[in-house]
Amino acid sequence: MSTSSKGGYHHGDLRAALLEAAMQMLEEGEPFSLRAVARRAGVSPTAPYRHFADREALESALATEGFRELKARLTEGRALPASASELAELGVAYVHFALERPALFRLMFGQPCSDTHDERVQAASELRDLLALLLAHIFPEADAPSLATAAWGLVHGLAFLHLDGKLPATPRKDVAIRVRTAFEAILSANAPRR
Amino acid sequence: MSTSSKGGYHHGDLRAALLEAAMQMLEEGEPFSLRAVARRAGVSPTAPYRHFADREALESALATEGFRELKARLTEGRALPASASELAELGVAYVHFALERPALFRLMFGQPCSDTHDERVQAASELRDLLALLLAHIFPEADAPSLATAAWGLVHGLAFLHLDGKLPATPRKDVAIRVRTAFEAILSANAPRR
DNA sequence: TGTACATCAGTGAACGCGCGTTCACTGATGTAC
DNA sequence: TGTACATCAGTGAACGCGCGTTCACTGATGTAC
Repeated sequence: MSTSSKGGYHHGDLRAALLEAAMQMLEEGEPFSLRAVARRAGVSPTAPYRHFADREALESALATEGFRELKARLTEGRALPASASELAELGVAYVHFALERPALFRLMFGQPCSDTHDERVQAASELRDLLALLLAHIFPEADAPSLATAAWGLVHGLAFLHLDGKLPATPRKDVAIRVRTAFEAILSANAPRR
Repeated sequence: MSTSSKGGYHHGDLRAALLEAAMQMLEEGEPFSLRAVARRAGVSPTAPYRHFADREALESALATEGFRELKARLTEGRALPASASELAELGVAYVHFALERPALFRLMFGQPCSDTHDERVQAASELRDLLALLLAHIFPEADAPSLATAAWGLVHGLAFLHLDGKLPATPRKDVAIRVRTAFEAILSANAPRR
């Protein structure tokens, strides 16, 4: 225990325990509230205030963690993508992340970043930077930032449309196919001009 | 007044008045609740129950209305798009809709369609059908449904990323440019293969 | 090494809030004779 | 045309709920001498 800041406190490392409890609740689809998190962590309703200024602070910490995990998901155990189809697999991974952790994904993206320049904003823009880097690697000739925005938009939109059930229902396995197909379709849409 | 169902009731046409009040509140960024809507419509907190089974029913009616308006926005006063760049303009219109009516847009897409086959689901799938039709018109040779999914994903993702402030801040006017650029970038991304 | 003290993580009672929803009701409208 | 009645849109009081947050507190830990 107590991977983080200090050692053997009153209660171990409550900050980490709260984040973990909150993460679990998000994953289980439980409605999220400061009180509920405290309850699950086995601690009084006011204890979290020792570690988070308010509800929003906890939420931001979770979102930050989410961005880090998503970024890790897109990089760990992978070589840099070298082709459009490897890029599509990254898109699949992005959408899978959203579908596996819907509440976290909604929390990360569901509301405007508070304009205060906190670590949450930082984590989000690191994700963006990663995408730009990947795209520049595959399409060295292209306008990488624009392409990165487009690619992010594409996978992000597909993720949300799936999450919200706005596309015809599909068994989970076939989501990957749909994402790949969308990538292919859009990348070859100007074929007529060939 | 009383465009809808009946004529001169007790209170005119409360159903329509409630929807209108709710729509106004969404547009003003007010938090949305049955009670608040009733309050704004100048009616007791329980009056809405004459017209909507519960809070969710009102919400669904709003979402349905939203889908219809979005669809209208993409069709009215336009010829069918004939080129990729005209398609991009539709994308711009989609994103503008989201930015102009953020709360409505979030309400339309923010949560899973209840699996019950109601008019809300219907309205959403009509939007999807429209997109497929437009895409088939521009790219007759392509796999139109896949392309439509891809294009929807793209604009939907761009809309949400803007809405959530996940892209570098941009004056409203330049959003259109960014959307167009994204379209161009992704449609010509396979250029290296030329 | 032992005592006195400061720190500060966690407690527990309490606050005021707006919410969704129920219930029995009231009173205007429309209809049958 | 006039009366008796059914309908049903809207009322108003009340319910129980979980929430975020405050406050003065307690009691274990770490530190100075």
